[in-house]
Amino acid sequence: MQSSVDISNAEFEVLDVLWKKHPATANEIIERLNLKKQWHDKTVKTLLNRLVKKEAIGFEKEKRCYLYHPIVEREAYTQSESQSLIERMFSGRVSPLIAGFAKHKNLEKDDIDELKQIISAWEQENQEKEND
Amino acid sequence: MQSSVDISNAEFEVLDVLWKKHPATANEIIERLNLKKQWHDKTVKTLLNRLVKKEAIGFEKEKRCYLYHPIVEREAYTQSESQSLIERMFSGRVSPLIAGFAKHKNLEKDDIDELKQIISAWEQENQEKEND
DNA sequence: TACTTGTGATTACGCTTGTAATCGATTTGT
DNA sequence: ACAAATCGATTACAAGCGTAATCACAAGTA
Repeated sequence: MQSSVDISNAEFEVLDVLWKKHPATANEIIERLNLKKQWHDKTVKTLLNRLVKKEAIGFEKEKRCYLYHPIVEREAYTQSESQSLIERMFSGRVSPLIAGFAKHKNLEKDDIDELKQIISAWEQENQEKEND
Repeated sequence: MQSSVDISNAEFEVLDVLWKKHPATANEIIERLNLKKQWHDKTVKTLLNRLVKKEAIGFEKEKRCYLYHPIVEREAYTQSESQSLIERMFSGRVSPLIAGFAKHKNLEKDDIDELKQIISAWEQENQEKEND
């Protein structure tokens, strides 16, 4: 159920810096990306173009440069991606994933605390419905 | 850290039926896959070949047919995939993923129960000196 | 005005993927 | 023994991807 567009890994990186701060010119994006990846600016521009073509991002012309902005929302995208991974590998259940993390010692106290919080929020919301 | 091989989506489906029961001949695999996907048998054989080439699966010759078996383990693979997704989209933390699921009403009571179980197991294993 | 420079657009190219068809060897039916 | 059926191996081929280089045009500069 790929609601949004199909975005490649490299494209995702570009989108990601755009999500963090937008609108942004190609050069800003290139510069910010450069902190993590060493991509040629031509490469980044190709990726921007592809994202525009896929309508994952848009732009307005600011004189000579473009000001890019995301169209696809980060949360929608990450949600759909994680959903699809979890469906494919864990029959749609989240717990096996978490269990795997636990087993491989990739869970820290912070994670546990956050999970607890999510759980109690869920329970509260669930209870509210019943009380209603 | 892509520890194991790079396996494509289609290849994963093939591997998945093999993980469920192995060893298995190409025909068994094709037949079992056919329940979910309508792939041409030639297609499945191509995928089997690619998986062999990638050393994700192996085989022994049983007369005329091959008996395939997984080399990559399911858990190792799913672990590495989910790890990498969570790293890319959630800075390596699992809770935002779960939070997303909660927000989109994709968490059910069963999941919550399982999560609780994982949490208490984790807590037990990581016995903290300050047990309240 | 003519030239250089900076921008996005277009083109490039080898690799992987999805999706098969064909080939060559071997087994099996007659 | 010879033809037919059946395997895995090889080849095919378009689309997407990673990674750029080149093109065409507008804007600033001499």
